[in-house]
Order: sequence, then C-alpha cells, then structure tokens
Amino acid sequence: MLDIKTVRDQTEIIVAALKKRGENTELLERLLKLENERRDILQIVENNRQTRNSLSQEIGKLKKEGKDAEEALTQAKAVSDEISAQENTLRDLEAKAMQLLLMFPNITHESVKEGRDESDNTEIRVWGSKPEFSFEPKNHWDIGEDLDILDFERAGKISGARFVISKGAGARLERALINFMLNLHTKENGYTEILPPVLVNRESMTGTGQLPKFEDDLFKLEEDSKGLLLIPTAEVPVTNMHRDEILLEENLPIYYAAYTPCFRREAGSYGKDTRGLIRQHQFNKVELVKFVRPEDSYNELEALTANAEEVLKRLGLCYRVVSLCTGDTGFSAAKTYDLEVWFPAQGKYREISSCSNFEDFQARRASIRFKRQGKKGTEFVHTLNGSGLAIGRTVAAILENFQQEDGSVIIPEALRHFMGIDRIVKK
RNA sequence: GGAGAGAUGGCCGAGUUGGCUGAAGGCGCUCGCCUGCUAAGCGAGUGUGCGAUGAAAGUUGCACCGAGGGUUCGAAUCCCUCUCUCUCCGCCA
Repeated sequence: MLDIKTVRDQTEIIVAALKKRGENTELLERLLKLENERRDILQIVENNRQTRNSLSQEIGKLKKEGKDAEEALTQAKAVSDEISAQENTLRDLEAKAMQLLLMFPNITHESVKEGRDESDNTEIRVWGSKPEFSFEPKNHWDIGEDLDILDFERAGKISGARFVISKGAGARLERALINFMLNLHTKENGYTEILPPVLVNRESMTGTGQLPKFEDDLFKLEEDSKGLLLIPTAEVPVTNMHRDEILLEENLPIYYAAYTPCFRREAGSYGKDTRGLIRQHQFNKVELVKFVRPEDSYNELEALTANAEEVLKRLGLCYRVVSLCTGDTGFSAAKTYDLEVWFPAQGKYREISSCSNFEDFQARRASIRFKRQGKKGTEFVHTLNGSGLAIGRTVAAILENFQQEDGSVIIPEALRHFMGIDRIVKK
C-alpha cells in the first residue's frame, strides 16, 4: 500500500511511478478527490467531537452539583446528532478511499529498468553451462511418464487438468528436494523453519497484496466454510505472522523458510504450459521470507537471491539471474530478480524463483512495524521473499538436464543422501 | 456439535450501581542520582494512529480497553452481532 501522505503531498512521484509501470492515472485522480473530501469532513467531525466532549463534561459536573443541566443537554444532543450523521459519511469515505488505495501497485526502485514486459528484462549473470546431448533431449513429462514416476493422466481423472501424481522415485525426489532445501536454508543460511497453515483469511491475503486485486487467481472455500482461501505461496501466511505487530529492532532481521503446497487458479493462462510440471494448480515450494530494517533491505535482497541461487548451484543446474523491468515487476514488489533455470528440451530458461524486495508496501498493508532502540515512535519494516525454490519446476529441470540416452536420470550429488539412489531407471 | 468462562497498555493485573480513567497498582524498560564491583536504594519518564503548532524539545485536538454496530449529552463499563482463547461433554484424525 502506498503512503497516503505521499499520494497527497508528492503526487508527482506517484504519477511518475504509475507511468513507469504502464498504468494510467485515472484511479489516482479519484483517490485524491476522495481523500480531500475525507480530510474536510474529518476536521469538521473532530471539531464537533471536541464541543460534545466539553459539553458532556459540563453536564456531568452540573449534575454532580445538583444544578440544572437542561440547556447544556439540548445543546449536546444537537451536536451529537450532527456528529453521527457526519461520522456516517466519514466512514463511507474512508472505506472508499482505502478500497482505492489498495489497488495501487508499489513504486519500483530507481535501479529497476523501465520497460513494458519480460522482453525488456535485464540479464544480470549466468551460472553453469548448458548440458550437451548426443541425442535429442526429451521433455520432462515424457521422461517422467516413461520412468513411471509422473502420472498426469490419473491426476486428470481424480482432480482435473494441471494436476500431477508423483510416484515412486518421483515422489521421493520431491521429498528429497524439500528436505535438501530446508536443510540448506535452516542449517547454513540462518533461516528459521516454519510450517504454516495453507488456508488463510482475507486479511492475510490483503496484507501481502493478493487481495483485493487478484481474487480470480485464488482458490477459495465456500462462505459456510468461513470463506478461507488457499495460499498461492507461503509468502502469505509467513509474512502475515507479524501482521499488526511492533517488532523490536534488536530482533531484526528475521529470516523464515517455509515449505508449503501452493494453489493457483491460473486464470487467464489457458494454453500456456498445458503439459508438464511448469504450471500446476497445486505445487510444492520452499519459500524464504525476511523482515528487515529499511536501510538493509537492498543488501538483504542480494543475500536472499544468493541463498536461492545456492540451491541451483548445488544441484548443478545452469541458470541465469534476471532483473525484472518496471512493466514485469509484480504488483507488490519494488524490485525483483528472477532465477531462470535452463530447460534443454524447450531450449530456453524458465523461471524457478522470484526474489523480491517489497520495501514497506506489504508492511504498511499488514501493519508490521518496528521500534528503533532509544527512539520514539515506530517505522514500517521492509519485507522480502523469494522461492528457494519451486519444487515441481526443480524436478522438471533435474529430469531434463540430467537425462541419459537410455531414458534414466542421474540424481545430483547433493540429493543422493536423501534419495538413497544415484539414478532413476526404468523398471 | 452441546454447556459454561473470558478477551484491558511490553507483561501481570485493578476498574462492570455509565461521567476529569488513556486508563490505579506492580513488573519490565529508559534516563539521572547514589553505592569503590554485584545486588539493593532514590528521582523522573515510559502505548499507537491521524491532525494542529513549533527550528527543535515541547504543547495541543481527535480516536483507540478483541472487532463491528447500538443505547446515551456521555461507555472499558449497558445491549446486539462476530472473532478468538479457556474448561467440560460428544464426535473425529
């Protein structure tokens, strides 16, 4: 959420930010108009409340002394009626202004390149080398089905399109990846492991920015089941752990790592990645979340990205880091690095992790603040998160990159301890 | 699902015949004093948000006692709805 003061007093900053993202300013004008009305009526209400309060106090005093309070009483009643009418309009205006304010995307960081879409993103660095094959590499879904470790067909029967059943060594590979990633982040990178709920309320979804704008992307339960929503990422429950809290500076930074299944409607992605593990309604992910002091957040973003990269390095997967341009940066983020892993069968890099600094955007929505040592008042923390990594896509990358001519797949060294085997072969 | 109890400031805990209570008291914390260390002691201060004023310290207005409504001139205190927590019973992994 944007700071309403900035919107009001430094409107030009907001206008410039919206233009960079390729958004128009029509909403902004509506918001400014509402905000002005809100402030006008607020002032009137507060003045009247002051009058009422002093009259009430006077009445109390008069009654205690046994004097006649008739005159003050009629006066107070009149003011009070006025107030309740004004409070209604105020409430209405506040709700409308808030509703609008929640629709504005974050302001991107100055280091983010201006651009329209992913074609304007900047490649920052490449790690590893693409594997070379003496044969035509297969798609991961063919590999998986041939090895009988992925079953898309039966998943379609029991759930529908964009679901998969992992079986045997495939299921074990998922579990191995979860363990490997969590161990790395908790034992070596300093994150605290969290296993959060995957059903959350609307406040949580609003706190991290999924609501109100992206309701169509979410799965939700019926109203008589409390209207809970399935998380699209562990970012939601984990960031909201500290919603409406005031943290202490000495407890920052806070690092959490969470494994959860994630659920996405994938509305509007018809025809995209219809086969394979890339785009599923349900997938597993290990997510990294940080709460940090504002002055540290950009260093923390680099460190977070490095933590996610370490997973790919240890798996020996070739990848590149891409800095997203303004038009491709997500709604809540100020700056995002995508990690893209090489997929030989498709002949291209595909996103496997997205690491973002949200600055105070989520903190303001979710009211996550901190108190500096020896200083009065509070400030909003900066929040960050990144996948570390998406498990399904990692499985896909491993299958494609380490496939052998005989159809078997070599297990990366780092996973063998968890897998108990060094190769998946056809039975 | 049935029956009951409760939700107050960083924590504990007063306050429920409505009115100088933003909230007693204690703990904790901060600053100062004192004590050759430690402990104890003394003094002052110590919530959040949105405004006004001021260079700043500060002064000041309004709101907030789980959330939202209502009654009233006035509510932490009365009424309604919701949420959460706890106890007992039932049911279930």
